[in-house]
Amino acid sequence: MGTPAAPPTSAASEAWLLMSRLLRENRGPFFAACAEERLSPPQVMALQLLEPAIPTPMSDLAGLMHCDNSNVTGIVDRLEARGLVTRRPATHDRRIKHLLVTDEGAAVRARLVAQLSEPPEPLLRLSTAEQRQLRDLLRKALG
Amino acid sequence: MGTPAAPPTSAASEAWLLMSRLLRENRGPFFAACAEERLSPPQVMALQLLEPAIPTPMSDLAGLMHCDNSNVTGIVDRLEARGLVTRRPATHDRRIKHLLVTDEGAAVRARLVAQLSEPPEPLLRLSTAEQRQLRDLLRKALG
DNA sequence: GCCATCTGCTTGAGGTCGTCAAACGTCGCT
DNA sequence: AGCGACGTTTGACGACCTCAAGCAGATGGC
Repeated sequence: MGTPAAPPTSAASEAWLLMSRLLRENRGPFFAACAEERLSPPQVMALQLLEPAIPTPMSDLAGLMHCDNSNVTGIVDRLEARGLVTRRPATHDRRIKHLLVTDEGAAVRARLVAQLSEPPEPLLRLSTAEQRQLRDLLRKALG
Repeated sequence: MGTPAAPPTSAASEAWLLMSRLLRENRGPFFAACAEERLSPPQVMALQLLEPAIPTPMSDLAGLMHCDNSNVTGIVDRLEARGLVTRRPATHDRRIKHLLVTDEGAAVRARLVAQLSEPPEPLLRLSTAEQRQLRDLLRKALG
């Protein structure tokens, strides 16, 4: 009996671990961007998840952030206190509070997205052909 | 003048954004693993970063976790209280505290790593050839 | 209409995270 | 020995996170 068919770690597993490592080792710019805008990481995450021009219920945001409803209340409180976001009761169901990104919020968000889309050094070590290949694989996976 | 040479978003930028999204949208298993072991996310992160059999100074761990030295003190306190980790002053410099993963800690860590290396559904949608391609690109980038 | 029930959000308690400033013990050097 | 630098810890304070409880608004049966 030689090597069994199942490898010790599949290519998908190893790819997943490598991606996790790549992200973990390159969170420096993320924290730097947070500090620059004087926002906490959860606040930045929330602002990033809120599409401007798309009113989003609190509970939807909670789902996206994998956390409790009551937790978003506090995070949104602080974003609202800074004038980056507003709450507006939905017209058809006034229990629901829609979150809206203000103009200032959209400006901050745009700066954040710009900074966070800056690829880290390991990706830049790939040739442009390889970068495209990587992008296409990810597009297909997430498609 | 036609389209300028610099594209609106480079392939590397888009790949980076897609990877970030893939990780953000697939943190469910991570939180599930934390809950299963009754550990907080930072505690899991720390335990995952500590290679068993490699004594690691507190400040090294702080660097890996992108956070303050005084913060890891508390996190390690809790891990130590659970018997997953121990502190031992380095022999040549007694200011330094080396962190050691206990046998029980190594067992918990092994379970965690096994769970966290499970690739998310989007990666499994790629063919095995594409998975290998993705893995090879990431290997090369992280070289 | 009226009430029970459910849902979405908020509040409060309790614990962890995260950062800063200050303190303590240890090291290296002169 | 004494001085400055370093690794860790402590304490204070705010933010995060979860749970349980509460509140207003919506829904369905009668």
